[in-house]
Amino acid sequence: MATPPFNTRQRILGAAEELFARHGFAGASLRRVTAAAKVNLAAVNYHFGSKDNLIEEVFRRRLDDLNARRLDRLGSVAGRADTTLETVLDAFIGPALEQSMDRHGGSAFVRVLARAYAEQDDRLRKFLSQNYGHVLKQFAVEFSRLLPHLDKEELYWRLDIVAGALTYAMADFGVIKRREGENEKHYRERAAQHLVQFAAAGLRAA
Amino acid sequence: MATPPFNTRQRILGAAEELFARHGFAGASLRRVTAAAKVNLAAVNYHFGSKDNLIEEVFRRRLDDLNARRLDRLGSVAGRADTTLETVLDAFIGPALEQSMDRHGGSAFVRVLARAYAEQDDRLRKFLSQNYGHVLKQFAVEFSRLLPHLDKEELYWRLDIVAGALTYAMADFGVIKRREGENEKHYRERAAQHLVQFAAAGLRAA
DNA sequence: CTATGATTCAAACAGTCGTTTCATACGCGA
DNA sequence: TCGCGTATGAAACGACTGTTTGAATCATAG
Repeated sequence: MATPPFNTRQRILGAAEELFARHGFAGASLRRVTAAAKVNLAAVNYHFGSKDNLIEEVFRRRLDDLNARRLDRLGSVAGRADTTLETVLDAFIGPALEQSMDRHGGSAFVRVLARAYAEQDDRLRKFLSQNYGHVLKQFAVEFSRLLPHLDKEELYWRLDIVAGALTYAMADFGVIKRREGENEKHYRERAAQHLVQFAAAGLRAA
Repeated sequence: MATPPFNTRQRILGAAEELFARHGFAGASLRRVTAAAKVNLAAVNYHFGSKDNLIEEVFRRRLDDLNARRLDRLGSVAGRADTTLETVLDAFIGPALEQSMDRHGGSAFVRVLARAYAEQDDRLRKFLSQNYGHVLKQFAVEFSRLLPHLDKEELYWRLDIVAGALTYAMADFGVIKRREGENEKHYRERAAQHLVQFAAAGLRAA
């Protein structure tokens, strides 16, 4: 159990995350994942049991921490009189932004998340909904408080759109490319700022 | 060359569209596609040459028509004094909406489009950009005219977000589900209406 | 040291992948 | 009816898939 940051487990998870982002879950084979991680092919089934479990673990590793920090920041603003829409949106987007910029290439994970969105696979959907669905519900409660003019259905429509927009934008699939020489950090911060601004206006629309 | 609507070619394209939407490009094998289309396995390579070409053809079949109608509607409002943001957005979203509701299951195609967005594959990206990039450019010109307070970079940021939001929302990946007994047509129309409203407000944000 | 459990390794499993081959059946003008 | 290009069919190609096996190696406790 030595050298925790360069564990066989962690090396596999890191390589899987990167390759799942680039080629999708079906498109990234365990042979390519283990080769990238410089571990033996059998290590995946030894440590995770199956490819499906590996996929779930890729999500769990990031989402446990990510959603904990989201709820933490939400908790510190929820119900307060001076809380704005932008504050709540930032509580959701900010942690994702920070994670995407940490040392060990969390930037691939937001792209994996976008893949998950596109995935129609029932198993994966159920896993994500069962484990992290309560986070979205908590945010919905606060949004509902700040947007009393929207009925429940209308609110859910807009939150759905917001979720899609930020998933897509954070995963930088679009045409916007970082300018040469521009700091990756600055780029992502600006992306988040644009997102919050846009989403807040959309949510407020009459 | 008999029975054009139930051609072997068309049957393959229809089955491929449906299965690509559900399982992704790598996840849907030619054997499952040809089985669903009730044609021989070799028919794909006979009619399309390769799986990659089949994928491109799935896009071409829908996008040629879709983008032509988008540009047509854009042409009838571009440059006019009474044109609003909502009008232009509708020129983009409307045709996609109509196509998704036509008889022969065009509804799967919007989900395939969302898959393509998530795909990092260079070949597919280049194909889409080379063949349909000019459509987005034309719309950007008109948006630029209606949003003079935004500089070029700001505008592109927002259009990027809009593209993401509408792609995901139209593909109904989210949590919003059609109510039982509710007409699919009404559902999609309402989705488009919410989208236009949301996107317009986001684009207008100071 | 030896013993023991955890981990890594090369190799093989059966199954599926995209693609190719070649024989057969079809539609149709001569 | 013949012949010819178009299309479909069953079968096989080698490569690759996720998973399993059993032996080799490692770290550590006694």
